[in-house]
Amino acid sequence: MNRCECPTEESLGCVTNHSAMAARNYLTRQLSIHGIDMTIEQFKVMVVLWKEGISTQQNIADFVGKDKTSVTRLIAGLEKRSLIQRTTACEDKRCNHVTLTPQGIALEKPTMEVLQEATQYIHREIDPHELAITLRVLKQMCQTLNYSKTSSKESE
Amino acid sequence: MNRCECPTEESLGCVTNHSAMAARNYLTRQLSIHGIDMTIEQFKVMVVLWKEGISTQQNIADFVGKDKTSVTRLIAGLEKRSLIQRTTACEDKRCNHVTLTPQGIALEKPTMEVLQEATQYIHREIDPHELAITLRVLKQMCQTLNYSKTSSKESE
DNA sequence: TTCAATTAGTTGCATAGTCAACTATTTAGG
DNA sequence: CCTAAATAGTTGACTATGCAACTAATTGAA
Repeated sequence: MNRCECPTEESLGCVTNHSAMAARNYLTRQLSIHGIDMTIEQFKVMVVLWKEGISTQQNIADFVGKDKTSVTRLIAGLEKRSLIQRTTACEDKRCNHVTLTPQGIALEKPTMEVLQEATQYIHREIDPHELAITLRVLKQMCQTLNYSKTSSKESE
Repeated sequence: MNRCECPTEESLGCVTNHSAMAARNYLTRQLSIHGIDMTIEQFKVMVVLWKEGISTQQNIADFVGKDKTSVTRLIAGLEKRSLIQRTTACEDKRCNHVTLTPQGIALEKPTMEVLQEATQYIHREIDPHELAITLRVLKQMCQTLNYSKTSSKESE
C-alpha cells in the first residue's frame, strides 16, 4: 500500500515516523483484540507506574518523553478508566501524586504479555544483530534531537 | 530528559515510536524557524504533489501511508493555507483532483532545503553503514505490519 | 520579609490520527 | 436495465500532541 519513494525515503526522520505509525497502530489493534482498552500512549504511562509505583506527572513526562500537557491529558484518560489515581502531594502542593488503582495493578501482567507477543511478531523477520544496531541508532538519534532541543532553548 | 529504561526499551515498536516523536518535533521546529508554516504531515502530502503535479486524495493516502480520512483533513489544512486546490474530477465525479497553487509550487525549494539540512543533522552522528541497516530494518518492519493489517482484515 | 523567578499542573487553540457511519458516484452481474 | 457492490470523499466522536498563556505553590535573593 505504501509506495512512497520520495526523498523522504532516505531520511531517517521520515522513515522512522512512517514506521512508528505502523507499529503504533499494530500495538493498538493487538491490545484491543486482547480486550485491553488502552492506547499505546496510556500504556507507556502505565509502564512507568508499574515500575515506580508512584510518580508525579512531570516525572512521567520525563520518562515517556512527552510534554507535561500531554501527560495531564493522558492521566485524565487513565483516571476516567479508573486505572490510576491523582492526589495532591502534601509536601509540595504543586505536585500531584499519581498512583495505581487495584485495576491498574491487575492490568500489568496481561498488558505486558500483549506487548511481548507483539514485539516478538515485529522482531520475527529481523536479524538480531541488525535489530541491535537499529535500536542503538534510534536511541542515538533521540539523544541528538533532545540535545538540539535543550541547546536551542538555552540560546534564546 | 528521556530516561526510560522500561521493557519497552528493547521493543523496536516502542523505540521507533519514541524516536519518531523526537524527529517529528525537530522537523516541525526547523520548518518553523525557517518561516515555513507547514507540518510534517502536510509536508509529506506536498512531496507527493511536487513529484506528481496532480493527484487524487486516495492516491496521496496510499503514498503517505495514511487513512483517507487523515488526507481529507490534511488537504483541508493545505487548502486553507492556499497551497493546494481541490476540484472534482470530470471523468469520475467521485474523485477530487488535487493540484498545487503557485504558492505551493514556490515552497518546494525552501522546504526541501530545510528537510535536507535537518536530515543531515540527524544523520550526523550515525555511521552510514548502520544508517543503511536501520532504514532497511524499519522498512522491513513496516512491511510486516502492513501485511498483518491486510491479512487480519481479510480473515474477518 | 517580600517580591521575582521557577516549577507543577491546567486550559485553550490548532493540528493529526483512527474508526464507523454516511453520501455520491461508478461498475458489474443477473 | 437495474440493483448490489465497490470506490472516493466527508463528517462525527474520541484520542493524542505541542505551544502559549495561565494559576498556584515554592524557592531564593536583595
